[in-house]
Amino acid sequence: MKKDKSRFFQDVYEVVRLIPEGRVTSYGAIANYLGTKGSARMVGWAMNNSFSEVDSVPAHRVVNRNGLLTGKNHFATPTLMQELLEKEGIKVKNDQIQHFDSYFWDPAIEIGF
DNA sequence: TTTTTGACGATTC
DNA sequence: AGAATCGCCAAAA
Repeated sequence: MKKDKSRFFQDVYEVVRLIPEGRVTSYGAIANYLGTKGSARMVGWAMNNSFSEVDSVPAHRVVNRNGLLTGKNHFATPTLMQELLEKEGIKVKNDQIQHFDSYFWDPAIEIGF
């Protein structure tokens, strides 16, 4: 294979793309799944680059560990993220996901293998 | 190559 | 309990 250098971003895109609808995860959870739990911020950075990716990365399903739509400001519109989440059946109140713990989708657990 | 940043997280004050 | 600060890590300038 050729491109095996910075697969970090690619890995992030892949994991985020695997997030089922109606489910959300946190940056730290993804980073943890990648093995670099300390690089939760990098996941967010990858999201920023995700807009340049050809693949549509459902970044709206990725929120911080508090279930807060911290990255909404980086979307086309700061309301787009909440709109998408609500469209998938996720209740968002004041940029805060309701029942976040119930919607939480951890790749390390759901995928695990 | 060095410095800065950055959509987080946990800890400390 | 809320706010501020430090720590991690990797990419972009």
